Amino acid sequence: MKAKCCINKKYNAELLQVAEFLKVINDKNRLKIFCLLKEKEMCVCDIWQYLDLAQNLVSHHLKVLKDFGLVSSKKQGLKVIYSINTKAVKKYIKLL
Amino acid sequence: MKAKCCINKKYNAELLQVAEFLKVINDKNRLKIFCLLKEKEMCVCDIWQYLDLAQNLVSHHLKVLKDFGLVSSKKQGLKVIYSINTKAVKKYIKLL
DNA sequence: ATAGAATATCAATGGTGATTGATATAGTTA
DNA sequence: TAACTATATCAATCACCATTGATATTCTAT
Repeated sequence: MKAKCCINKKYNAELLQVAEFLKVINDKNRLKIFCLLKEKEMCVCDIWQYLDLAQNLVSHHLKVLKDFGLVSSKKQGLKVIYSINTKAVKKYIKLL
Repeated sequence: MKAKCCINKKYNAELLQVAEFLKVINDKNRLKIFCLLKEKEMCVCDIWQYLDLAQNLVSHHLKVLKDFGLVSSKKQGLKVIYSINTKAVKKYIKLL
């Protein structure tokens, strides 16, 4: 048999990438954050108050998402505005 | 703001379903199993030998996937043949 | 400079889930 | 029936990770 996922190294590497991607977004709170950011970019304070989550928890989730390249951030005075990195998300969805 | 994911109950339920789906398939070995089954239906013995995984581990992963409705199985003598439940998979991908 | 607000980091905890070894069950063959 | 093969279950372990509370950092305004 010629199952690409087991023989082809490139395919295997992509599979690992997809697994990592799925691990990063498999949490309901992270999905909710995505849902909010899909509507418009937001600061941490908006997100945690809207989702009724602890501030540090939201901050942590955003850090994970950002480290993985799924969201971007920019400073605006005291606030940090997060937005979805559409290109990266589409890339992983396509791989999946 | 009118973020569907937080206000709309139906949307919220779908979000939880998606999260569960992602938890079920976020493992590299499960993705590999999917990859194999995508090529053709297979018995447990084929899968674990091909992926070089323990038999009981593969059996366990398949049980989780089956419980979630992502794969189906049929008995053929001693063997149990597993195949992908394409319809269910497409449903979740669409939700995502 | 000092107080306050927004965000990030740190340490600890609790729960979940993949993996493993041993064993049980079901079906086949001699 | 007995031996063998394929699969499933069970108990235990290990690692990972979301969550929490406390605290640090960064920036603004007075």
